[in-house]
Amino acid sequence: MLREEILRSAEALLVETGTEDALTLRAVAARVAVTTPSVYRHFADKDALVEAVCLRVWDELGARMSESAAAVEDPWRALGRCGRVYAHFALDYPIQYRLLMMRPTAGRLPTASTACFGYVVDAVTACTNSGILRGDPEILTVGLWSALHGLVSLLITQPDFPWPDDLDALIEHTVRMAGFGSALACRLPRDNNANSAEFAAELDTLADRLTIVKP
Amino acid sequence: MLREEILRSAEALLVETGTEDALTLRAVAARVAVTTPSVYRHFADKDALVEAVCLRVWDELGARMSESAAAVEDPWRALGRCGRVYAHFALDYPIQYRLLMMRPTAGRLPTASTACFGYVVDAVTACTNSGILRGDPEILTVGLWSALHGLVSLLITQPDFPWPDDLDALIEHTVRMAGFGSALACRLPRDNNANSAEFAAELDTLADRLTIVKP
DNA sequence: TGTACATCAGTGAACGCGCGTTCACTGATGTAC
DNA sequence: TGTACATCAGTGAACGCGCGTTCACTGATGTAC
Repeated sequence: MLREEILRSAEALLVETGTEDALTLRAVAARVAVTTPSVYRHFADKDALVEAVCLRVWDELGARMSESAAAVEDPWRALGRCGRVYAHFALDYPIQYRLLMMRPTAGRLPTASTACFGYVVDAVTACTNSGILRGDPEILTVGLWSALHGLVSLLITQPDFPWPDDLDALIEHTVRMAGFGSALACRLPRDNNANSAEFAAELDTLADRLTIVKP
Repeated sequence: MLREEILRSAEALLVETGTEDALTLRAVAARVAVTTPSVYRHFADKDALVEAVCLRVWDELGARMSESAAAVEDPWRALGRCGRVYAHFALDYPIQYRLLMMRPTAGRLPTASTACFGYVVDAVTACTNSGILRGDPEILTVGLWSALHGLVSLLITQPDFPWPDDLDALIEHTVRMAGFGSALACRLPRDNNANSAEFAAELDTLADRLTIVKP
């Protein structure tokens, strides 16, 4: 029960201060109105506390993604929804996201994070099964994940950058870029010698003929 | 002269220890074989030191990108080279990259980092001028940047993830995904009601006709 | 050429701080007889 | 029903540590007369 309170306070501290530096045992304990050593009754040490905080965040993210993906029939659309949910989750909980994805080192949280990754791999596999994507689902997933993670982590860590006003449009653009790019890249040969003007002209005529489903 | 030595030692410390936590005034001073307060003769405080270290890294990255982009005629290929150079720079200097791009807060380094961003915007603008890309170059740049930054920052911060062996292939896939995706996304309507099976079939027939230049 | 002086990079000792962690303890709770 | 006891969450005080930073200082260097 106190354990729950400690975890909630730790998250609240992150949110209120906006930095993980504020996540100290002393601050957490003070916030629960308890002495510092009490925390050790519930967590082996500071790392254990941080790990527990992360676990909750992963769980929440995983729940949102699988829930959102399950709500749509078409695998291509479902994949797009995964991406949007992911981005919005990150922007809704920037410090937690930072804690999850940008901490210095290694060897942690294999189960929870790979579960999340697994959801996306499943969504991608559904797309390779349906024929819209081709190739190794894991590599495709890494590409998609990179695009979305890159966008939100830039937004989070570079708040002073002159971002456009409409963040949703930026997310939308990134989702479309990643989706269309994956679908096209897996269909094109890796090397050739045409020039970019020819490519542009061909893409133009092709785009006219396409009837697209929004990813 | 000592200032130079301090900066070089700071970078060496980062590289050797693999973590920015090791970048303390005491450690830097000790490495130059000088007492700690001496550092204050050359840097106002610790932040100033860190900022100076970052500046050098930005300069190096900017030099590499503009140099590499200038070496190619075709704007589309030049853009692709920018992406590859960026990714390889990050993987060559992972801790420095982390220092540049993943530090908690704000209000820093406007000139150097926006110079780098500017190089890419220029490369993208060349592509919109040539017709291979369309739309706001800054938004296009953010998308491309997101994909590459996402990939390398995942590789750097999640070393324990079961990455595929061939990292170059992963970079290649991401560059292609981002490039093709940008080119296709800017040509397709944002909303429509076709389903993904139709989309897949059309992409297939269209891909057969395409003669592509590698981005 | 020789002396007096200003400059300033580097020194050595110390400061206060917040941190994670430890230790022996207290005091309420629930169970066994 | 009443007493003795074990359990264990939470306490209070203290530890050692490394950090950024400060201060008055020293001693070599170069310049002015």
